[in-house]
Amino acid sequence: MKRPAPKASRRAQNPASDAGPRQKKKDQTRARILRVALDLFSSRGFYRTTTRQISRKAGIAEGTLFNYFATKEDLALYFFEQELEKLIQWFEREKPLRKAPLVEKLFAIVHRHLEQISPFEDFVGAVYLRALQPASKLHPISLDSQSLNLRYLRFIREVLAEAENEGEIPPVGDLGAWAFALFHVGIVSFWLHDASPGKERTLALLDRSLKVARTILRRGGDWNW
Amino acid sequence: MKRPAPKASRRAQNPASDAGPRQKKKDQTRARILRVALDLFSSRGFYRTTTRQISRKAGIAEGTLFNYFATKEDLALYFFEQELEKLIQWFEREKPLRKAPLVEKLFAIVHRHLEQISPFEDFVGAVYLRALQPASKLHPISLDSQSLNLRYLRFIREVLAEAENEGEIPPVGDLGAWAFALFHVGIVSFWLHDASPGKERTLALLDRSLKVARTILRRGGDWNW
DNA sequence: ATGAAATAATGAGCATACTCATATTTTGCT
DNA sequence: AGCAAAATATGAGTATGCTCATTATTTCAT
Repeated sequence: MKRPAPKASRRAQNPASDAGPRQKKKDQTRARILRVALDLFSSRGFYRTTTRQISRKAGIAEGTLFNYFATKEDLALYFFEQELEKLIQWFEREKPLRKAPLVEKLFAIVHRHLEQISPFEDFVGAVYLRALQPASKLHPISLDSQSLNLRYLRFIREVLAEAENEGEIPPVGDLGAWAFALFHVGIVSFWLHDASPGKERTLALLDRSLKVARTILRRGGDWNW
Repeated sequence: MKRPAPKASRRAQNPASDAGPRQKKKDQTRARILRVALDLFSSRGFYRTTTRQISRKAGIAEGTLFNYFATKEDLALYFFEQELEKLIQWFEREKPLRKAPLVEKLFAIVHRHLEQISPFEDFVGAVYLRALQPASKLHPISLDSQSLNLRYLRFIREVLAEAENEGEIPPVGDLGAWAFALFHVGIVSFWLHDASPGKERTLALLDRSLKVARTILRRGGDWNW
């Protein structure tokens, strides 16, 4: 159904120079498309942005767009990839957090994520939750090693593993990471609906949920996860 | 964006007879569309079924279809309404379950649900998980009182409340119901990906998860949910 | 430099969900 | 029955995501 977007098919004869002029131009075009698309998505919303508008504003033909991205949805996915990357990098830079209890870390991650995506609320609403659909590259339990979610799951796994190793929590393993991912999606979903000023209800929910998690996780002992 | 599907607009002058010949015909057409659509969805999948095919097989014009259902997705939603209704009715009929511990009830509900929808796996994969999207009538925290989810949430709430009243679990309230709904969606999502024979991995996950839930819920005490 | 081969860009065209002005049927009243 | 109004059905038309045969550009060996 989908044509794979062609990627970095550099010639075998020229492995030395990492970016020939052709590749460079392609990279520029790709970046331009991405920029324009995100612009339109966040100002007009995902559904009301047409691929024609995107290609027009990016100065390319309609067909060219699909040489770079297989589907309109794919285009949106790159946005989330970027955001995830930012999130992870932020976390690794945030030294004070490293010493905090696990639950604080998790709260901070979700909170930061919401802050990051909040300028794009409409757009997120339209696309993000496709994450749970089987076909989506965003799916949390997708086995596709290229997938965005694997990246997310590994990240969370590591955060959890650290807490496990220090005996802060019982071993929760992959299932724990998966559960948290699901929780995270749930919070985003709630956030999208939250009409309270400053999204305070979401923050309250987040707070309460993590209190519950703290209670649950505090007990040592084997749980048979 | 969506035109509301016209509904039961019987004449004020004729409130006595509950189903005039006209209404009856409409009901029949509606039912026929639903039957044909479900048929096609489950045999050819959601995306590969066109609205033209549906209207053709139902013996109506293409436009007529949209007099009855505002969108193709809407058409699919009716399926889930039916399934939910079946699920609830099944539960209320299942006397032995009423005395079982809460966790067993919850396991049974999810398990039964999976059994029910399993003939329609492809179709479910394409549509069901839109539940989490804000615009969807299926959304768990939709405030639309007509919504399917409210029905589901009320159902779960009641099951939980019963256990609360008997002191089996601490008070978990709406948040508890919401959490379970999210869990349920997560399981369905997992199930859709599960390629193991007889979906045994899903069953194992379900089992483990509910064991964890049992451990967590067993402790009395105030939790500050 | 030159020609051929590889790569990329193009836009007319397609499929399909959905709209809407018009035509048809039904209803209620006399 | 006969008429006007209301309800319903119709299908040509529209918008848009995406395809693909064709054209244009770049690369590389000679």
